[in-house]
Amino acid sequence: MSLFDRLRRLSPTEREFDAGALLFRRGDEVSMLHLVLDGEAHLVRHRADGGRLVLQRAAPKTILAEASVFSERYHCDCVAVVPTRTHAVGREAVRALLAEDSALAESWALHLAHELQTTRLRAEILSLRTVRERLDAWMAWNGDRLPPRGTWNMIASEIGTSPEALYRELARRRKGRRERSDGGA
Amino acid sequence: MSLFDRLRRLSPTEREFDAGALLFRRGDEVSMLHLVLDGEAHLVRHRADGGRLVLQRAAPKTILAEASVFSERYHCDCVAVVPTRTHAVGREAVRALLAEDSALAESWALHLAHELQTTRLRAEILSLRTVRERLDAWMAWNGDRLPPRGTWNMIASEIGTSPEALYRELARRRKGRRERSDGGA
DNA sequence: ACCCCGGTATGATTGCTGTCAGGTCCATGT
DNA sequence: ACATGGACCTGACAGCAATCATACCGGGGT
Repeated sequence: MSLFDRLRRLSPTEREFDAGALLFRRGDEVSMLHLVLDGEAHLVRHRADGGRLVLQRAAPKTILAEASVFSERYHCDCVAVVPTRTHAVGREAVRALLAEDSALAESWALHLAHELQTTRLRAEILSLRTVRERLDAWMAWNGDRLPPRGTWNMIASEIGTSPEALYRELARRRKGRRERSDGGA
Repeated sequence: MSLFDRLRRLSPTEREFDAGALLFRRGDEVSMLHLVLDGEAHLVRHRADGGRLVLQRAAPKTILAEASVFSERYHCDCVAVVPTRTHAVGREAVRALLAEDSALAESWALHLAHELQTTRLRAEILSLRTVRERLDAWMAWNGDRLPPRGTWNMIASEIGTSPEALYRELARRRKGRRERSDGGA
C-alpha cells in the first residue's frame, strides 16, 4: 500500500476549502498534515512587493508540506487555488508512527528521496534554454515517447513553456524528422 | 552535529577521482553512499541521442544520490566533473543505523524535506520568464538582499541565466530604481 | 442539429536573453 | 613594477519564445 494511503489511515479528518481559502498561514502552529484528495493547493510565500512565490503545487494524491511534520510552525501560507478537499491527520500521530515503525520511516524517506529526484530533474529541464532541449529531456525521462494528446497543456507547464511553443515543437517533429537530425548542444 | 558529519563517522573510506572519472555507473550494485568532500560530481542519465541529462550536481559537503540508500542498483551514472574527493560509507551500515536510530532517521527525513523544499523553489524560480522576476524571487528567498560580490556567477547559474544578463539586471537596479518602480513585462 | 468550449494549430510581431567581443578593476605571484 | 587571471561590466547582434490573433476540430449539453 502506498505511503499516502497508509498515512490516510491515521483517523483523518476530511476538510473542504473553497477556492482562495487558506489551509494555514505562516506562523500557525503545525497540528495537522494535509493529504490532498481533490483540487489543488499551493504553498506560497508572500514578498514585500506583493508578489507571491510558489513553493509547492499540490495536486490530488500528494502530501502537502512534508517538511511541516518536523517543524513547530509553518514557514509559509497555503492556499486552495480551486475548491479542494483534504484528509488531515495529526502531526504528532505521524511523528510517533515514524519513530516507532522503522519500515514506515523508510517509506517516508523513500518518498522524499523520490520527490527530490524528480524535482531536481524538473529544475534541470527548466534550466535548458530551448523548447527542443526541454522536450528532449522530458521524453528521455518518460520513455522516449511523445506525450499523448490531451495532456499537452500540462506538459507545457511542466517544462515551463507556453502551449503554443510546445505545439510548434511537436509539429516540427511530425514534419521535419527526416530532413534534419541535428543535435544541438 | 550535522547529518553529513554523523554519516561520515561510519568508518568512511576516502576516495579520489580524476576529472571525468566515474564514481559508479547505472546498473552497478549500490554498496557505498558517497559524501562529497571536494570537487563536484554529477548524477547523469544518458539519452539515446548521446545527450546527457543531469539529475544532481553535488558540491562539497553534500550527500550524493540519497535515493540510492534504498535502492539495490544505481539508476544513473555518476561522474566527477573536476578532481573530486569523497568519503564513502557502507550502504548497509547507513540502512542499519537509520532503522535502529529513529533520531537519525528523523534527521535524514529532515534533510530530504529541506532539500526538497529548496529544489522546488529553484524549479519555481526557473519557471519564471525574465531575469528580473527570477532575481526578485531569489532575493525574496534570501532575505531581500542583493547577492554579495564574488558570488554573482554562482547566483546566475542558480537562477538559470548567463552572468552577463545578471550583471545587466543588477546594473539596472543600481541606476534606475528611483525613476521607475515597475516595468511591465 | 445546434452551440459552446477547450484543446490543437499556425502566422505575425515584439522583446528578452544568449552570445560574442571588447574593456576595467583588483588580488595575487614574481 | 609587472604580468596574470578572474570577476565584473557593457555594447551589438541574432535567435528564440511569449504573446496576440485567428481558425479548426471534436465532445457534451440542449
